[in-house]
Amino acid sequence: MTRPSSQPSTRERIVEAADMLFYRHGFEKTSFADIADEVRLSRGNFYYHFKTKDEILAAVIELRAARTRAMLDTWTGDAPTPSDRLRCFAAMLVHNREDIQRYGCPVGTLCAELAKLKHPAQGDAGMIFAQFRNWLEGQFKALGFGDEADALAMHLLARSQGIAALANTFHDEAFIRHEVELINAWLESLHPGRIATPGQARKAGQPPI
Amino acid sequence: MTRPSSQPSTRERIVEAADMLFYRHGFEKTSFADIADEVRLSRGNFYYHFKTKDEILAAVIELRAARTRAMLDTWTGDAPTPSDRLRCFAAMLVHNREDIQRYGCPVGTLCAELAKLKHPAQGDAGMIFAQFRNWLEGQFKALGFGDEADALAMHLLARSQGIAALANTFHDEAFIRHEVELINAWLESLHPGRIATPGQARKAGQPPI
DNA sequence: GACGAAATAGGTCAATCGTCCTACGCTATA
DNA sequence: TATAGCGTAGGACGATTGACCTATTTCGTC
Repeated sequence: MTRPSSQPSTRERIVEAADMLFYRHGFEKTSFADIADEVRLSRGNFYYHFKTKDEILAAVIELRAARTRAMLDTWTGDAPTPSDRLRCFAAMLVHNREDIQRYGCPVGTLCAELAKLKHPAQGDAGMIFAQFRNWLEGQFKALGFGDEADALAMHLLARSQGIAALANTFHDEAFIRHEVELINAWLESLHPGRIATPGQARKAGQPPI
Repeated sequence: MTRPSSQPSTRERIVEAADMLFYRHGFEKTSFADIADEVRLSRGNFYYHFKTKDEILAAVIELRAARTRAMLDTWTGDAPTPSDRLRCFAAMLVHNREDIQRYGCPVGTLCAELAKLKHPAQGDAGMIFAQFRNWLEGQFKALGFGDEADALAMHLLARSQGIAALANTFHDEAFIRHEVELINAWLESLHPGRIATPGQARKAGQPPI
């Protein structure tokens, strides 16, 4: 905020390390000492930067939200058409395949953990999902899907989550690639209006969504 | 094992309570004291039944595996056709919608947590997924999908996982119902052989998988 | 060089964790 | 009744946790 320097501040380094450790080992499993060791800082010094662990979590969520925002903006800027942008979203699974196989989806696993902990920051973490959801909805709306845009966004989001979950369990890279191809094929087969008449569409052998 | 009685043994009660608490609060968050309170047993007495927490986890995984086996057998027995059986699988999401919204998928969330903990029982928990995977593959094989049966099984499994994950985050029951309808429509649109020619199939507007 | 704020180090605190031990009560069999 | 053994109760242990305090050092500004 008040630091235009190129060197990251201690606070930023803490949040960075916490972000990484929360992702790799989970929020609960990660202790102050773990982060301190990572940043090479004394444990006690944390109290100066963050009063509680929840404050660190809030900062991490904010960091992830900001990065998500930046990533979505990049996709919006770089990809010319909504279809291309949706493919960017799917390609993310292939691009991050290594980490996904090892640690799952950063957003999904965090939300799942916070839900079990009944953690107050549950909703904040869910907002990151909402960012994707809204952005995807925007792309589907741009493609001509009106009221169905949000359902399509949720469908795509859910498929990406399922892929991440199983890729994490089975450590199967080929599975990721195959499912992403299926998503791309599904996106290609999508056309506004067709879904409006599901009965007829299905009889004609069209995609069910 | 050596207890044909109708009354559940203390050990069974412990595993039962641990299963519930692991599901609702997670493995790591659940302490010996939590389980003891649930079973109304003294903390120290656990050492008699289970030497370590990992032993309880192993017992819980075995319990879930047995119940999964029983559920799959029931579906196999009750549903006359492979299509009906696959619909049983999808209907499970609607049937368990309350718990799924609150705590997510029991298998998926456990596997995700154990993966982050790098827990040795990771593979054992993954075997429960494998049970579903193999059973689903069997149904698709029975429908005439040869080499593609496993990919179809993984696809369906992934979709169910994604649905559970998002339903948990957004607490959206309508979303579950809608996605299950999509799965049923997708199953209905499936026909062996069509997938063999994806290019043509897609041009013809057929389902991408 | 002096001074005050920012930043860091080292350590304490109560609480809780998983683990482990010993003593007590119950029940069945001799 | 005496004995053996299973099951239970209660507590102690060492380690670790998040939280917190107080010196000390570093650094920008005058």
